[in-house]
Amino acid sequence: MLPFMQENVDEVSVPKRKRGRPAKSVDQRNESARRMALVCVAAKQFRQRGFHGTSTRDIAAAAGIQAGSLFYFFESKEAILHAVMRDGMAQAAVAQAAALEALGSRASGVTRLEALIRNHLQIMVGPESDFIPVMLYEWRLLSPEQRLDVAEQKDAYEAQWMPVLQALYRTGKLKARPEIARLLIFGALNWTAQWYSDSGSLSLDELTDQSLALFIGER
Amino acid sequence: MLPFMQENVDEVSVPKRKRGRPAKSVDQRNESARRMALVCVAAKQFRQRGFHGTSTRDIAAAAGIQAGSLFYFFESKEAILHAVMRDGMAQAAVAQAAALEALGSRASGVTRLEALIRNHLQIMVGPESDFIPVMLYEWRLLSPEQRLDVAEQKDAYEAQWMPVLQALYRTGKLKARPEIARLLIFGALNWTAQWYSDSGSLSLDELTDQSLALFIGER
DNA sequence: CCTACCGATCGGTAGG
DNA sequence: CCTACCGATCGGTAGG
Repeated sequence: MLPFMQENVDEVSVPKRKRGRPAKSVDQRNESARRMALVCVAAKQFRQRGFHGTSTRDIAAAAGIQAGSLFYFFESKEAILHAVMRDGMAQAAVAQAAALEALGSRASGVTRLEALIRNHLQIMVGPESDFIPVMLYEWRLLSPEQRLDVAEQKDAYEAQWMPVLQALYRTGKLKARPEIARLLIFGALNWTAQWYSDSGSLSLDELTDQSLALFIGER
Repeated sequence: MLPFMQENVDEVSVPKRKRGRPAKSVDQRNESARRMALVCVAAKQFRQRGFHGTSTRDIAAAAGIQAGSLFYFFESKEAILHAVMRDGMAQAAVAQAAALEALGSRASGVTRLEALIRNHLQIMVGPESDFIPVMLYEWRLLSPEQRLDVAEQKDAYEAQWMPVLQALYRTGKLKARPEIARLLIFGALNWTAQWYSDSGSLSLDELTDQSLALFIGER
């Protein structure tokens, strides 16, 4: 799974193009692709050893470039972390929207919650799940401005759960108040990054079922 | 709440005493008390800014000693982290045992779970709650030997939950399998360190009630 | 416990 | 993108 193409003008300043030219030059495409690859490499390392446990030299070496060259693409180490979180959240938002849309409008509340849980677990512990765990566990290392920026994406992502939880609360299947339930449920799911391993005997589907059983007593 | 007196012979080597002498000399008492205070100071800083975000100079300054003096008490920065986790877990184990014993032997499964949840939340977000969050969130920074050591305490603490969860599962109040339920519930509770604030309108009792409602639909 | 200090590492930059 | 390098910080130590 690749991070999004989404430009982040704050972090790499691209020279202004003249009007009338094509949208992106070959150079810009290559640069953008290279940058994406670097973000992926960084995400994996940050996930494995943490932000502070990963040096910019580590990232450069894993990407096959010289240590100083990283700063041609990113203005600082924090900017790399920010990019990992931005790209991860953008991707998570798309996956979640797709998961909900795939259900159609007549799906039950339980089915919707199940889809949200499965999708979130996939993001947390599935293959290619480096970005969001990094975001969740290295959150406080962002600058205030960066944090505000990512918080916007995160809030939008979490807000999608509220109508589902509210509906389940109204029908009595969810017994905890939706706002607190959301926080507790996200905690339970986010914590899976600490203990779930693909090699274990527990499949993602089983974990989804057990989560549903715990939270609303069904499935 | 003070960390435990528990000696950690691995970390500060105290000269062997001659037989027949009193258990601890005045010097050793003072040294031990000073060491405990340092662990408290370190716990607070690790909690606030993380292990890597806290320098040994920060800890020394907050404790009112010179930077190098820390290494008279601890052999390394990691040893301080280890001590925070050891002391925190020892304290948590005592608090949990007391919470269960206070119930007596005729308490219901729901009541027992409620007591466990309230106690754990207290440890996570109550006043003086620096130790366990540090343990949970800086876990991987320990050396393999240190990690094994703390894991022993942690496993014993978590094991106390199993009979309670199993009983609730048998009576049908808990719908998820006990082992997975334990992991998910701990996740939900451990995550409160990320969002709960004393200043908010949600009391610890309310949070306990809502957690119970979410997990077993009661209270 | 303090003073004085060291070696290593690290993020980041200049110039090409 | 690379080469070559800098300044700061940091964990830790020797000697008292």
